[in-house]
Amino acid sequence: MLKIYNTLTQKKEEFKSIVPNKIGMYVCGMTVYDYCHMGHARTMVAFDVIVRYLRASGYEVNYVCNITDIDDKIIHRANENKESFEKLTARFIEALEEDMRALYVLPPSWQPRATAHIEEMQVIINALLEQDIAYLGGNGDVYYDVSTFPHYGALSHRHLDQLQSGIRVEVAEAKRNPLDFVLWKAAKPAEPAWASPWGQGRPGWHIECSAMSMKGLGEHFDIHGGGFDLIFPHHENEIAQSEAANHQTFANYWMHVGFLQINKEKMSKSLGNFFTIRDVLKQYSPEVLRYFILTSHYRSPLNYSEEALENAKTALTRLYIALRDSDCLEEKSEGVDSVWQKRFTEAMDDDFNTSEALAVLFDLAREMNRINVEDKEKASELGQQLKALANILGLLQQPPAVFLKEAILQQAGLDTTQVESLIQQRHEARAAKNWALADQIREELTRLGVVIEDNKAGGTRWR
RNA sequence: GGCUGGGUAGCAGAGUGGUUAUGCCGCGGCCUGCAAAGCCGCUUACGCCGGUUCGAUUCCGGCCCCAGCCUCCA
Repeated sequence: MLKIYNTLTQKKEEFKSIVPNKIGMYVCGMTVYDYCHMGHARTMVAFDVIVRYLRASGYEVNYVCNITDIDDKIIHRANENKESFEKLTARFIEALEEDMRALYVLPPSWQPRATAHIEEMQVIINALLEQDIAYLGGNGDVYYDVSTFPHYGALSHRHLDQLQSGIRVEVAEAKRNPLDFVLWKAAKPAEPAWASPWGQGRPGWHIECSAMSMKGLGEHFDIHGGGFDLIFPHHENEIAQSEAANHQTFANYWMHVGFLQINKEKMSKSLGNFFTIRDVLKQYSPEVLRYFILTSHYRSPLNYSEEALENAKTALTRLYIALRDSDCLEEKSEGVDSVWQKRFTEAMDDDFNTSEALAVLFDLAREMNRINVEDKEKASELGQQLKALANILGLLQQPPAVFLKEAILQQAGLDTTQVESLIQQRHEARAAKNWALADQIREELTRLGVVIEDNKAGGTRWR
């Protein structure tokens, strides 16, 4: 039985979908004015694994993840660069997709962009205005009147009065209440703008997610997710808008991914302490990043460090080494009822406990290594199970040789033949019992980053 | 100040009212010409103070500390 922690109720709840065997899921994606950093990677990988697991559990998942391609930061950055905002966002959308592909993040079922749904947003704003839930500020902006929504603060577990006292921003005079948020922003001269009943302008941030989730998933859907920092005010505002407009519950389960930290601080653009995905990929293979992200539970903070990535690399290597001896070439996925499968499922059913699930993979790998000598066939069978389970996490899908060797060759600027020729020389030295020479060659290989493993039969392999 | 999370062995990171997490590192053994890989075994835990209990790291209360949110942020 699948349990999901719901931010709204602050409890793990048994998951029940609105329509049997189908899930509608919305995740707030990126604002595209810069390259994605590792924090973004964490969120996207986390939800990717969640979707993969839900699908593996038999659900048909309609996964919508938006792209915010118009907002203040985009306009600002485009101005800085002296380019159009369209050009800017097109470039970073491409980069985003490249990064996601690299990390084996499966594309969402639908990836809507804000600028393509201005009309849908206006429809909602209009409905809110008609009900006097929204109002026109004197400056041409349209605001949402937070005081009209009785459940405001339910998701972030705050009350309106608490929020008021905590206000530390200058209040826009056009607002009735400092907590009111903008639905439609009047355009300043030379800003990108769309026509509307309230004049030229652009949508506020929150309204886009209401409009696009409604379009893709309907007025009421199963799961809504995002990073922890979106709980307030973004998701709170989405709920207020959507429920006021549709007169019904917006999303049933609210899921939030914890922060990636660096030196115990949140990694973020505002703090300037971030690493972009592409930077990190220069040093570590995408699968290592993915593994690193999955070592901790999605709701816990995860500390980024070089050491942690090195650790991830070694750990993944262990799994691939277990796999390299078994010819687990596809097929034979009948081991469905195995104890491994059961343990894995139990772990994932418990609010997607990936660290526990990884522990199962390691136990499985050990078992493989143990029986590999005496029962190769059985070991291969286990290998298939290992691969199949790992696939749900988006891991271990490369041929072991590729994972184990490619990075080394690239880093050393070598090709296979060069390595093999050295190994052949060492082989000859060993055959002549010239250990000194053999060791000297091995040292040279070590210097290149190549690890040598001799086996009993007299063969040698490397990684 | 209010509201969320969290404090587990050298590090990372799960979990549990009494019995092995897991990975990395370290130590011993097997294997090896020596290594590496693998296997077997071992060492180092549950922030502090009370309470409940036959028994608490696990439940309850208090305290201390850390992170996050209350402004844009995944």
